[in-house]
Amino acid sequence: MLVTTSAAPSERPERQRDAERTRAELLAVATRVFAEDGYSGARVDEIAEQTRTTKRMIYYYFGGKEQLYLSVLDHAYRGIRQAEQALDVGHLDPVEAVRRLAELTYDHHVSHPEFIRLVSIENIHRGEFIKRLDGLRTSAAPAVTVLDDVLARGRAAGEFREDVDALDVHLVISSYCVFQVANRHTFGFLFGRDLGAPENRDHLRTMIGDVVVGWLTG
Amino acid sequence: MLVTTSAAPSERPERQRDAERTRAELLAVATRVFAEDGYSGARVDEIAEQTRTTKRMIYYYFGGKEQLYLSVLDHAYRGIRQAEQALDVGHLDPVEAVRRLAELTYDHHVSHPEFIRLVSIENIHRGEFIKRLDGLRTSAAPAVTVLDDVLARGRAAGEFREDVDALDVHLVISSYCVFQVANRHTFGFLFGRDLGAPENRDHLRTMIGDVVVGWLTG
DNA sequence: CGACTAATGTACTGGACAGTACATTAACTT
DNA sequence: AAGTTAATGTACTGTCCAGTACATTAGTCG
Repeated sequence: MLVTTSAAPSERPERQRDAERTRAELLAVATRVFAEDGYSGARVDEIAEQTRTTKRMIYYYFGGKEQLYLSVLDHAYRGIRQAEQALDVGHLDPVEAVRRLAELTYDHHVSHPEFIRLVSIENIHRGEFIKRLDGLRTSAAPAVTVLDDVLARGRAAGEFREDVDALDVHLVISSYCVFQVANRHTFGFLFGRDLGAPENRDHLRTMIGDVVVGWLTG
Repeated sequence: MLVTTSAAPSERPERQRDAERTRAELLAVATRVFAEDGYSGARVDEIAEQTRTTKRMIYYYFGGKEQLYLSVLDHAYRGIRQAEQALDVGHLDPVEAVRRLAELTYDHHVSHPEFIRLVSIENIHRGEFIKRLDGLRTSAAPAVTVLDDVLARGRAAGEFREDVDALDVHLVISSYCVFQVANRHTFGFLFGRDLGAPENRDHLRTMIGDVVVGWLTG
């Protein structure tokens, strides 16, 4: 018997050692744990425990807790950028396009709470880590580019007010959608409305569309 | 000589020991440090260092780090509630009243970043601490009560849409204003617009007014 | 096969940090 | 003035935790 473990031999023979997989697994688990507990709250030992490897590997592949967190941040933001590039509202008329963008952003945020938590955590730390990720700064967020196009069309058609730019709209939409996830707990406790409850989704999604359209066409 | 220290005798003789002052000082410093570093990041020793007393007193007056943090949260929220009660827009017509409320909220948030940081921190912890402060839940936020009145007037005058309640409006305004402060760092880094810069204040303040009025009257 | 290196595991260390034991002093009471 | 208690200070402890020294094994290449 050459194969000792797996019953179903894969194309490449089952490896007991796989640098890429170990690295990727550490990154995935670290993302979860950092999002869960924050930077100070996260424990290197806890991250290691949830993988099939040991703490030693964090230092081998990343260098330390801090560099691991930096990798997590970088990876998370790149993932979001990629998702944003899939946004396509070119076929809709401007008013419907901004409504759709707002609603898609809402859905996207609601389904990626882990990312929002990382953003919050990073802001608690005054962005001291993200500022070191030069790679993220260079490329503007795709979401803003898309908005820019829609706004230009809307203004040209005389449907939108003129004193609002893409970043303004992005700010309003982001604020709303991030808040849904980031402040769910205090808001829910203080006002008795659970922003995460499925039965509130439709109302909350429609609302941001109404807000943006009402504002731009007001 | 009966008075050993002070040169200027006050009405009540200068006390070397003053429970109230010690407690208050600890609370004030703790508020700053917790807001600065988060719950896990804050150090009991650091808090004590910044007062004229010692760590020992934290345990004497509050019981421990956790109870100190609870007191900080409670105190901060009560302060905000009190500030909200000063809101008075009864003399304005509904449209101007909501605009004013939105802009006042903006100013208030921008000038209380420490509070916003505490809220963010609490949400990172999934509200596990604030949920234990029963006293906060009971009284609804004054801001919502005020909004409720203005909306009623606006709907009666046929100026506002009917499908929006006070909490909806509060959510939209809060989202925007909290985001300004809470996500300043990542937003500024990623999009190159500093939400905290004084030269952006007027634009950002006006914008939330426009958003809410446009939405409600759309 | 044997040598070499990349990858992994184990067991430990040094410092940080929340919390405490114990002593002491200031103010109040009678 | 003496006794009592509230308030405060000092010095310590036990634990947690990021990081590391050192050993070992798996895969690769000649």
